[in-house]
Amino acid sequence: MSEETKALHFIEHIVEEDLQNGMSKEDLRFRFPPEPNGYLHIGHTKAIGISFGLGERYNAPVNLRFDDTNPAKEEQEYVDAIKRDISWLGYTWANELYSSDYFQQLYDWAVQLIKDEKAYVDSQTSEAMAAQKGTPTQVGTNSPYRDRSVAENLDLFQRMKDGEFPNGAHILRAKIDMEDPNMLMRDPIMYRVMHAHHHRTGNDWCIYPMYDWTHGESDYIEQVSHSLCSLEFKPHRKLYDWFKEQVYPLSAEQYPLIPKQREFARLNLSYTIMSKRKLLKLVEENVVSGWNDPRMPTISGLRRRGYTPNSIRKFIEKVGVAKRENVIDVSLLEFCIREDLNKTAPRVMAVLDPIKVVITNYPADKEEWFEAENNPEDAAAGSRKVPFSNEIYIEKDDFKEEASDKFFRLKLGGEVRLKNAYIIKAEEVVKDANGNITEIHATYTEDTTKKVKGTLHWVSVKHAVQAEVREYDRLFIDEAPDSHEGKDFMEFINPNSLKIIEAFVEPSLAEAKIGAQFQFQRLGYFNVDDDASEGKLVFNKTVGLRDSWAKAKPKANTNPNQQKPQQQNQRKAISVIQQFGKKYTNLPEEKQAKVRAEILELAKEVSYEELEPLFGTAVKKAGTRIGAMLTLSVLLENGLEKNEAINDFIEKALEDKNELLVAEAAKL
RNA sequence: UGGCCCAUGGUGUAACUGGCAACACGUCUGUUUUUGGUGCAGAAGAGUCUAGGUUCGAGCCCUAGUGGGCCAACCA
Repeated sequence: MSEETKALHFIEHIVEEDLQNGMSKEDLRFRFPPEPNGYLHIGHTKAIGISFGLGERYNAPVNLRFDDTNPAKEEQEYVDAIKRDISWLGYTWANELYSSDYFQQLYDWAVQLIKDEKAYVDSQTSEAMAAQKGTPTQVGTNSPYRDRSVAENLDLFQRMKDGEFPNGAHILRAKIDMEDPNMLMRDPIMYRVMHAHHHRTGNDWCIYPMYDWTHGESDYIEQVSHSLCSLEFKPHRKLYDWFKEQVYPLSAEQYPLIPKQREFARLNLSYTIMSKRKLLKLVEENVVSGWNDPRMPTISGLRRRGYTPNSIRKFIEKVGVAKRENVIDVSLLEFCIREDLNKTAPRVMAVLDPIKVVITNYPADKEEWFEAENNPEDAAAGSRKVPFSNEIYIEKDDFKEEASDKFFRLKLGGEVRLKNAYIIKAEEVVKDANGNITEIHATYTEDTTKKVKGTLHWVSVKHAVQAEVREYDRLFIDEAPDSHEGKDFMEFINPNSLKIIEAFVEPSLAEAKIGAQFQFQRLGYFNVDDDASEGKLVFNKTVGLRDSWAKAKPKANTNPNQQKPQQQNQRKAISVIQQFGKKYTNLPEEKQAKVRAEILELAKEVSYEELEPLFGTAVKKAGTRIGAMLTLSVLLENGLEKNEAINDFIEKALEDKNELLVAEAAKL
């Protein structure tokens, strides 16, 4: 019952504070403001979760407002997709609104600003204006049109609206301060001439307001109390506040509340990209089959892949809210979906990479139907019947002619339990001319009470149903594909992100409906893809089960100089190195040299197995990577051979922005 | 040659100024199990970027430094 009182995040603290300072709870109002120029992705779910979450927490309305001020990029298709995705996540908006609804009000206010000499029409080229704007480190200069008379400005603006001018001929600018250190305050553009068809207002307008002017005033009109957005809008806050100060005296009675903008760090997920522009490129260049390709980080892609609303909301909750740049590990997302599906997905048997087993002492014409539990986590899930016969498929991986005792599966002379059925013993193998195993011959016993180490899933050959299974791998081979200067994210596309398999599944699946979710026992969670049709089953692999055997395996091979871990009370060299590394880049030069020497000394006690995990250190932690690099140099000196992981690590380091890291890497 | 924001285990987030820096993921043990899954029990892993300062006492406040991010679209 007692939901452990979750700590408030900083935005909730701000709201609490405002409430304590006299703001009425009834005045709380939030909004989610997508631009309908693409599909929503997992990054958006954080913003959605924050604003709608606040709405749920305080029982306050949350508007869905489409920020549709650029007709060149926006489409109805995206509006529909966005609404579908938010609803699917389980959120309900108070009002469906559009910035374009406020075009007239915005225009009226703009006219007033001109009259108050707070806005003017500029008639220069965009190049000229860009030049006058200065740079972040250099102030700007005034436009020659800055002091046009009110009458002239009014006339020009009216004619802009009337469509007398071509695109780009004039713009309306706020008159603020060309020397402000914040570039957004250097007479920002409020309106541009754009002869374009708008998805809602049609051809009514040929001037369109810019983001800063529109967004803040839309918040104001809607009387949004807290306008929450991502960090890159922090510099916009000054402008956001300036515009409101100008407009407030004009409408204080109608709109008494002044919204407050606050910013949080956006969500980044390892091995993927979050830019709508870049996702669009994947779609347009057919790298994926569409916005809802199961490999896409879009909400619709995740949905098709088999992610549930529950799992995504849980994920967002776990990720937290702060102002620090972050990269969330995909393993957290995977944890959330496994946790959800573990409780709900019916268990079934499917063999993805089959090898045939003939049970020689089981009559060829006999078949039995065994009772199989649907979900051990859910007693109410009931059971179903599974057919057994003398020929079954098992996974190729589940058989070895010879293997150590650690291999719990089937080996020659060994016994294994068939899930829901008998225990079998492998007697011999049949091989083809090339020595490949084509068949395993086994015998069974009816005594199922026996203790055997392993249990395998299987499918009766005679009863098996064929199905297409689509197995996915990450779309990019790099942890942060769009963060490499001078390298396009497209270079990091994983060519093997989709694997299509012809699998055999148990007959109970023959009628499975689109969207239905299952656990293929011992393999993972799968759902029926939209492409499935009468007589053609298609499954997506949502996520695999945790697999400690797969993890244990590689270790068995790379065990040459397995050092006994030192005394418990003595800290491991690798962890000391990690600690040094963390601070390395911030140390004064001489101290750095000292630490470097210590690391090199400590490195002698480090084994490669200990070091390798550090290769995955976050890109931004240059110091830790330097520590790892130094350690690596010692290992290499002592005869360690370079492998793929090592080369990758070095190569990545060479491209880094940190000169120290590059220098150390260059020595290898 | 500017302004703004940020800095806590591998990752992400907590921590009312004061008892050994908490939680989740990940990692590792053990255990249960007709899923090498789940569950259960447990462990390792940071002393909070650096240097000063304020204070009886500082991740928390101040100053400076270092490192990272953002800002020069008629995009949002």
